[in-house]
Amino acid sequence: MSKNLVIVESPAKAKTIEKFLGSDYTVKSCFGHIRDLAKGDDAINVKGDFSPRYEVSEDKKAIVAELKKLAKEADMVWLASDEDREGEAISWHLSEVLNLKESNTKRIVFHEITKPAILKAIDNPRGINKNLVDAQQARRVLDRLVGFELSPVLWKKVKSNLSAGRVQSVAVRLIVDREREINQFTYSSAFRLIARFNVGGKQMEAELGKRFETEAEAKLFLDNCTGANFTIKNLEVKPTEKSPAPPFTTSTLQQEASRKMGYGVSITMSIAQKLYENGFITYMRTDSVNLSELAIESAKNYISANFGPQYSRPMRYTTKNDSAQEAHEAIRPTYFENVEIEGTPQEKRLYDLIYKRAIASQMAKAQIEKTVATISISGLSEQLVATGEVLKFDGFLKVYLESTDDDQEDESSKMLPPLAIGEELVLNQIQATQKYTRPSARYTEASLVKRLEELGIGRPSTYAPTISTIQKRGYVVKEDRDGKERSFIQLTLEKQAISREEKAEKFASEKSKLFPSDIGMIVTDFLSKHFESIMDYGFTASVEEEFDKIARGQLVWNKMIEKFYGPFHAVVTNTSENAERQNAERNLGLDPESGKTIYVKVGRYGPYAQIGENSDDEKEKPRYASLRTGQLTETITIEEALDLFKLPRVVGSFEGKDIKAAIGRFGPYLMHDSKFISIPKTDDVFGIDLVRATELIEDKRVSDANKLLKVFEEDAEIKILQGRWGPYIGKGKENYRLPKGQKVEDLTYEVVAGIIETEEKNKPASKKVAAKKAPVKKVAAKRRVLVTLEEPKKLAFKKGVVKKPTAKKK
DNA sequence: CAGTGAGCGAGCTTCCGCTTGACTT
Repeated sequence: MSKNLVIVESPAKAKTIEKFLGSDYTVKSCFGHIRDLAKGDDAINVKGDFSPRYEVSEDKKAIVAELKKLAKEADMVWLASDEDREGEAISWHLSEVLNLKESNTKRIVFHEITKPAILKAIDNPRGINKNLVDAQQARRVLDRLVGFELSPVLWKKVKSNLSAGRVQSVAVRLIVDREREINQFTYSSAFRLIARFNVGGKQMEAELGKRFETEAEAKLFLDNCTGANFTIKNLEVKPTEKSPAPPFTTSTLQQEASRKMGYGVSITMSIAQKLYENGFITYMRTDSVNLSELAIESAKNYISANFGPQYSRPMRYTTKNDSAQEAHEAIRPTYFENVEIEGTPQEKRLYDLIYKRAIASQMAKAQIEKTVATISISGLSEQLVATGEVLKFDGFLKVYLESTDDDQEDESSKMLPPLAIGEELVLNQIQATQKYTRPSARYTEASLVKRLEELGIGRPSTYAPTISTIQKRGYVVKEDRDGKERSFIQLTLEKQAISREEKAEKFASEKSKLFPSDIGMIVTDFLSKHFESIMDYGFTASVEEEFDKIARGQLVWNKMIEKFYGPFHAVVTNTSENAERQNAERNLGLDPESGKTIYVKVGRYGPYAQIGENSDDEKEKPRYASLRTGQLTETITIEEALDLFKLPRVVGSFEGKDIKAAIGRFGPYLMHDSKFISIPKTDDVFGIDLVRATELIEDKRVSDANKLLKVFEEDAEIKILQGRWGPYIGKGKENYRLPKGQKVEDLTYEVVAGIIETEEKNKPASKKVAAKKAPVKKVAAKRRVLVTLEEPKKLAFKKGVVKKPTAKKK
């Protein structure tokens, strides 16, 4: 039995460290926090000193028992959780739960998993920093109080099952505010002038320094250019440099993986987790750009050996963000010698990105020669400017170029042909193109993370979960949206003549962007109205300052909480008792057909439009139609609302049965003979005709036939079908997976029946587990919430629907 | 993959941060 027990947070870390320390040390992982506030509303003594009641989490009981046993046997227990607020608290909880004595407990910290760092840490132990622990307790208690007092107010005043919190509510607000900013944006346009010259057989572009607001001004300018001479008036050569970006943190990795590969933040994190577990990269949840001494040295050696010493530029980066706690290194490859790794294509790509970013960060700046040519126009004071760049030394660009969120066309990286001052240029054409201004871009998951990080809201371990929470609650949807068409004017001066063209362009099309839902807007408005301070973008930053004071011993944690909770709780009580329900009802105007008023509202089943008033008169019942995805009560127009009532419509009759066109949860569809056929994007639900509709029905029949791989005489219900993930068994409405390696051609009825039997046996068994085991139960509970959000009628409405008419008839 | 749109109503929901698995329709 070894004399020393070292406890770290992550099992992968434990494995590595054990190798450094030798046989006298057993290294174990506690898998993060082992205790948390008790589940219910009474975990904090809000009537007294705010003392928290902690419980060992259900899924941690086994590991806690094991650690207890090992701690008892060990001569010395080394608490080696991360050196930040949460890590310090983990050590404190461990010492409490494991009943550790001060005499045989030591607290050690390291910021990097390298042998020298670990050995140095062992040589410099300290005690647990109780002030830092208290700062964590304050953080934890504040978050619980905010979350568990605000959420019930929402249940009462908006809708059941909603949630609010210090982080998520502000994240939603960012998206709501941005959406409104975009909706209120007024487009303006100006004419941009580009001249194209022929210089020794090569084309060169130059732009006018200013833009013209009106077409008339642009036209006048072109008139004046007709027949003019264009001369190089000045040539300026400026050497410039471009520096590499620092190595990845969680947030910058998420941003780059999103921009370069289109990954959502949770995909990125789970791939990175795999890379970490396989020992390919350092820890992936970090806010630090720091690299270990060892890493910098090995990058230097690698770069010198493979690219040449002139490419090496050892560099120590420092984090600018105030909220960073820097418990870990930046994300980097564990060994720079591993240029490539084994793994899935996704793992390889993400590794490549991490590798290149890290190695580039230790490489020389790129040297660029920027040339600016000024071109004068005879008879005019305006000048044209052509810029070009020549890469003199590539430096870090040899391996990595960071991308930006801005997808505007890049004007740089163009080389200019050889030019001389006084040279007269041959004009091909000058084009004046109408360019529109653009509103701020909608957030992607990754750009929202970036903004949250700038505001100091959330932590590397919570960015991805927060983004999925606000989507799960239905506050926000991630979607693609088709752009709209608009026309723009282009004037071209060519061969001394000016032509005018009106062209069309698509704009405002979105891919994987975050849009607020009606409920997201309602909740944001409600919370902003009543809990302004918590919804303030600076709220987290200001409480963080207080937490820092607690950590420095300048403030007592429960005094801080008391000061916050008093006024906060008063507002909660007042709002809960007196505030009006928040809704988003709008009157859109009158229906031209019936003359009745059209409203949009948000009901139990989501946003809907209504024609006519609610009244007791059965004959005068209003008509209802749900809003489509992407439509908001705040912005829907009366025309769009009226369109909603045009569906479902009968397209015509085919094989003696009606074809109906409508829009369902998965988009536009046709219904024929009680079968669904989706209508592709290229067709229009409102306009689709009988010919096209029957064509779609017949296409669907062919693809359904292809989907059927095998049937059995013994049971007509059982079919072998081709699905998205390969062949599977279908029986009635139930689907069953094929065992791994099972070939379709080998499937006999007996084999299939056997598979179904074993699958059926497994199913109720897993449900039993779900009922007993807490962690599984949690998952099951979350799923249920999802269902209620999407299809609430199943839970709530059955009674009402049946009872209401009977009550009325009485 | 429908078209619903109350107010007596049962009882539930919820936070943020640390960590991995288990889980696939």
